[in-house]
Amino acid sequence: MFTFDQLAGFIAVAEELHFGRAAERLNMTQPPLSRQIQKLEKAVGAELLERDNRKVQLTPAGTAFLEEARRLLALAERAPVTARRIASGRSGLLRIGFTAASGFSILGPLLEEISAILPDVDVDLQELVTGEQIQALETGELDLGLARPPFDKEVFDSRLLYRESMMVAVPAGHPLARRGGVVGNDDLKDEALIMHSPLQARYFYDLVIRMLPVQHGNVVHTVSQILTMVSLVAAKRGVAFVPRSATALGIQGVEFLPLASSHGEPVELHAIWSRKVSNPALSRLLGSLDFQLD
Amino acid sequence: MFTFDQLAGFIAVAEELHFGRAAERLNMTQPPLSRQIQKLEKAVGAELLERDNRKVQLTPAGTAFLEEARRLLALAERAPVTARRIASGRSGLLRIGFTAASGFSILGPLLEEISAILPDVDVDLQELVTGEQIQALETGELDLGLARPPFDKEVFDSRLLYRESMMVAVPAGHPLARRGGVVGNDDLKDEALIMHSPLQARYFYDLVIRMLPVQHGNVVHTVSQILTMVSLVAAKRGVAFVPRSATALGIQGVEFLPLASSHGEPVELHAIWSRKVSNPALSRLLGSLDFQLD
DNA sequence: ATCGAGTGATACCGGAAAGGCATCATGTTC
DNA sequence: GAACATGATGCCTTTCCGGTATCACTCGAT
Repeated sequence: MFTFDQLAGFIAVAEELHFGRAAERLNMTQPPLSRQIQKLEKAVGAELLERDNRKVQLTPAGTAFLEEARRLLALAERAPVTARRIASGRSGLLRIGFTAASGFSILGPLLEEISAILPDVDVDLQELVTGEQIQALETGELDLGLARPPFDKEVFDSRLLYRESMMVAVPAGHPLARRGGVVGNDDLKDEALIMHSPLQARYFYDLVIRMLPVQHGNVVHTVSQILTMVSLVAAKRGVAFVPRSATALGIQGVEFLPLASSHGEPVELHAIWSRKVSNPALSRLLGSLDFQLD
Repeated sequence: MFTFDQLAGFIAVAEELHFGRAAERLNMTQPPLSRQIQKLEKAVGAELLERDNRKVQLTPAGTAFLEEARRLLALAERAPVTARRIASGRSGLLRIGFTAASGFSILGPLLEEISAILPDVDVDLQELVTGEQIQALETGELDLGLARPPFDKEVFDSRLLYRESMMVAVPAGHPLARRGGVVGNDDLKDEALIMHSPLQARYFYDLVIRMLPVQHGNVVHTVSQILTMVSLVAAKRGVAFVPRSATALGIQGVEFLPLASSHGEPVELHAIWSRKVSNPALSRLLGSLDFQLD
């Protein structure tokens, strides 16, 4: 196999058609250049230059090989550059998971900020519930998750993106909506409830249980996705507790009512990533991302 | 700059994810392979592999660089093959010049034979008069010419492709055509003649002058191309002398009449090439071409 | 015809680099 | 905790590479 130096030497001679000048251009003397070319020709198995003790000429094979040599060198020079870009995080791929609800609030501004900070980074998006995101982060299928607690603080690092309040979603024209104002605990004790799944949507389930005494007899559906929940409310199957960001869904036939303000803003959304970060683009993002979104 | 060995080493390690096995595959021991990779990483300016004393893993930069490395090696392996193909004449480019008249006779079969003998050789074609071909052959712009004498036998080698007779082209419905039979010298002494240029088409000019006494007063046009000549005949400007192969032109409104057979077949077409052949494809063609065409 | 200039090839030498062997450092497993 | 596995390092030998000096050949001028 030939070497890159031999290729560079050949290109120089092919362009100068003169060993001496080519050697000068390469900052070397003429004799080793002659040997380089000889070795290259031996390695290639064809005469590339016709030397005539008076002038140098490219053979047809040499003409063709010159092109290939140029492509080889160009590729060899470009390859490390792209590798470094990826290593530095200026280029590469970022795989981000997000929950349906976060898709309507923070995802848009986040993506905008990413493309401003890392314009050459491709972003893969997947809508996944929190549990699936945790799993994907563990196996390395995701780089960053937009999800809710709980998760293992040993394995994952995180940053709180924002908090929001819970609201009650009721069908349009529902008596509570007509009455207006804040919804209290008593207002719901006779309502049909659409509840979160304690397995798939553990976070919301615990949150709601903690906030008010749920009459288990009132639960008519158990679902894991906010979107499903709101759809069922629109179908007048009952009322449901959803984060404020769900109001952005814009589904017809649903109204959102505030809960008593004593509950504060209990719904958290976190950016979560594995502590053993291997993706340089993620490191760079975390370093320069302004998390004061909202 | 890195070396091809380093690239091959990196590819082997990236595929095996194990220095020992990779070294074995490369018929070397593990320590120099480790150093190869270190040097490669230094040359690239980025960590390509993550070594963990227990397992080896590709970094994102490494993943990207692996692709480039594969492309580089593939290109490096293919380049000499194509160079050798061209050097041996099995591939390459053949630039052939031809006269308009030969384009209608021998060019087709010739190209067919070339593509049978040298299927991977590209053929460039240029229609040129003999003089232009000679010039292009001298400067190396053409590899092979299909042309007529005279040319310098010192500089050019040649082979006679075929001889053909001269014919007289007359407008359709011309008295000579109606009469039929052979055209003799006397038949033309009152006809308007379209003659060959003594400069551009010296060969035909000399030929016609030698064959019969031309009344210079009868010459109404002097042209250098057979096609122009036949077009002028179709326009009833006069009669002209053309090689038999011009009958293949298929131009409406022209009839071709034989000359007295005593003149034989005086029109020669030669394949001409420079004696200092530098194009391997041409050497190969000349070696195996069957010139018994027509 | 001869001599000198120009050009690529060859001979030889010294230093740098590469590969092999032995060994180390570290992490895993039983 | 002892044995094993794996990649890194130290050291030695050989190979390779580039530089200087010189040769071989051609062409042009005198």
